[in-house]
Amino acid sequence: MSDPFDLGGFEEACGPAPLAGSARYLEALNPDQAAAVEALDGPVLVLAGAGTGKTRVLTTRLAHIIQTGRAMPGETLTVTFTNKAAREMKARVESLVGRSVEGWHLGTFHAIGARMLRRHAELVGLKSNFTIIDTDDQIRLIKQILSADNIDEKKWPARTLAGIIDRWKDRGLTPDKAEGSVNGEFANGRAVALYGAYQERLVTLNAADFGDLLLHNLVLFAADPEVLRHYQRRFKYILVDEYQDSNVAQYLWIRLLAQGHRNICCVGDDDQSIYAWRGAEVGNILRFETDFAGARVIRLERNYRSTAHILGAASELIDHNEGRLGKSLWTNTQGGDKVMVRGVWDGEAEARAVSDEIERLRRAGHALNEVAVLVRASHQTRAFEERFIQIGLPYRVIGGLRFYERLEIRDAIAYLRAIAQPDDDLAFERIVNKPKRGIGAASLQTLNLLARARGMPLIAAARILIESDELRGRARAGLGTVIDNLDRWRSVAQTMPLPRLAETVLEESGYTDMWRADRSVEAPGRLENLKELISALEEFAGLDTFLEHVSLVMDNAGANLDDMANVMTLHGAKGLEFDTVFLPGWEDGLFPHQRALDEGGVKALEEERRLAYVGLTRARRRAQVLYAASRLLHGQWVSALPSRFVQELPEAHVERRADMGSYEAGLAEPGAAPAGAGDSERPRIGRRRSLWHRYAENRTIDSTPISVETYDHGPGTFEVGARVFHQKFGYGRIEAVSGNKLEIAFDKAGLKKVVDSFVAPA
DNA sequence: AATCCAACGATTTTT
DNA sequence: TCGTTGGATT
Repeated sequence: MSDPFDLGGFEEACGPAPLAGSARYLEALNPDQAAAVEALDGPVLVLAGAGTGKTRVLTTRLAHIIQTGRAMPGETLTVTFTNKAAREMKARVESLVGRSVEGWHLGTFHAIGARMLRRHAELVGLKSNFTIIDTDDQIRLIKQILSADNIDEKKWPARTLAGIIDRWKDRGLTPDKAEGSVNGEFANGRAVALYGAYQERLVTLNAADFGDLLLHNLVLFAADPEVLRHYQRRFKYILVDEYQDSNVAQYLWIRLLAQGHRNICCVGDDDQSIYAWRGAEVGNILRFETDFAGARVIRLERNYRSTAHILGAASELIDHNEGRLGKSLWTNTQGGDKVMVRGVWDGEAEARAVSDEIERLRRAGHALNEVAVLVRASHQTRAFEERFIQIGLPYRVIGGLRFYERLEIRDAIAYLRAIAQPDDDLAFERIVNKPKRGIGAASLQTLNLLARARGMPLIAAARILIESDELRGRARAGLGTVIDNLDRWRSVAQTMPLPRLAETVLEESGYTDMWRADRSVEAPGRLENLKELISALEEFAGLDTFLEHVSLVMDNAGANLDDMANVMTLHGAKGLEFDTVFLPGWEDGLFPHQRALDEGGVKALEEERRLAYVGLTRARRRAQVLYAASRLLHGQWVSALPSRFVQELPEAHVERRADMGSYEAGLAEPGAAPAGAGDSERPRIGRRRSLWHRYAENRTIDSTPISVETYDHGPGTFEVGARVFHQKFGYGRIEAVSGNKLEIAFDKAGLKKVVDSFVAPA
């Protein structure tokens, strides 16, 4: 490699494009969109409301940069969050510029981060062929770390630590910097040390988790400023999609890279920020103008998607949030129905109401593809599935387990990983006793001990172990077979076509036989999936290419074109649109979700409201909000109040309707028996005061605006010893601080744990 | 080493 | 109430 920083030789092919005065693609834009496309110099924030043509602006801008000859494709960097978004953008840019974008720096944060990291891996102690581990591997690794430290996993679950570490990485904190951060509770303050141990272990394994793909970039930029300078020089134009979803690490990464030419364009919508719980920082977008001096902010407010009623309802709802950048969406779309808001008796009635309405639309000639049911929590899909199956309505559930996440697919991939990388211990551990070969916990422990003592990978240690007489009987024979098999497969891996290799491996290992012998209902499906995997392998040039694909592109590209109604979570619906949208379960405690309220306070409530906003703005022509008076929750019937979001919808744009037996019907005739369907089997409601009412009592909550500083990871505003006031518990003194949770000794109510946003300094 | 039962706990999810 | 998970059992 002559140029160690070369990202691939594509630029020579692309000379400056002819400056055709007729930039036809610009004519298709409205004035704001055109401004966003043409403001090429300096930092630009495009605040793009729902349905205002965000992707069009981003893709046109990229095309414009190339067509005007301002930069060559290799001098631009375009990042998205999902592979789907990246694919879509690639397709649209290709159609705009009329040539392939192959080799451009257009992809997800993770894919581009991984690519850069592979080039400079040695700077962070990795080899360039490092393995990217998934969440499964991550948890197993953390379990090992915990047990090595004799930490009780019952008390301190690996998942929790994984979450803590992920959040640290999201914030760009390496173990040495995480020190000052508050997470003292976990394993009695050992979280940071465990994080350090985990990172060390990853390096030994020559592996990186998803967070590392960016974090390591930050580390290596600091370690070798020359590398950073190289990229800063290279990227003349940087474009970022869905900026409101970026976390601190991504923000730092982008900002560092943009410091060269300062031509950065971020597109996003603070009102659609719904991923704070996984590390996204709305603050990044709120703070853009101060972060990037001289930034220009362009608002896209003309909505091309929804009717005025839908837009009016959504706008009014989101207006209840504080600390927004603020946009006022408008549309020229005429007509349309008001948003229907409907109270029903219970979940079953809700599913029935929705399915009746869908059938009515279908009879009127509407396509089912244009109908979506958007739920808050995935378990809500069940009631709809049951109802749709019952009446024979074709539907699909979007989300759920994806192809590469299935157990059998992961096992198969683990086999391939163990072949491609002899030091991939995690993959080896996964397959060593699958199918059963008599290698149990005891044998594995011996193996691990030896590997650790000699500082070698498990496979190498296994070779030694077989020669010794430490293992006996089935375990020894089984281990021998695995090693022999792996050696043999590895020797043919380079020459054999990928599908044949996979087939051979799965047959010879006995893995397919294992499922053939399995009498459970899932087994045939799993065999099907394995076949599908083998045929999918045709597309890949080699094992390494394939493995990189699996670890970074874990989605199902295959679109199902059949006409079916869509059922998915609100989160899953972001970026999509449908003619008709149903929004069930708008009840306090379910949506906004009780847990969000309990753990996140006002901030979380506002995120829930943004989720509601996202839901409503998915609809083009029709939207229907539903809420039930009673829900079966964890096997118990509880009565439910309509969500506060229901009340926040403006009368001018909604039409309210309460079925018999719904919450309002109960209000009208106290004690009157609802005359709805199934009178005889009406569920009995246990305690009148359900769990969900807890929050309802707390209507007057402190609504501190989201401050720009809130995500600086300095110590919080609350310190031990401070006097505070809480709406419900009165005055008290802070005893302990852990993240946003405070332990407060209240004068009247005693010692309680509460979330900081419910508390004000006294 | 594989199978069985009790205890737990139960948003949102991409890479 | 139900599904998962980890410990105890054989």
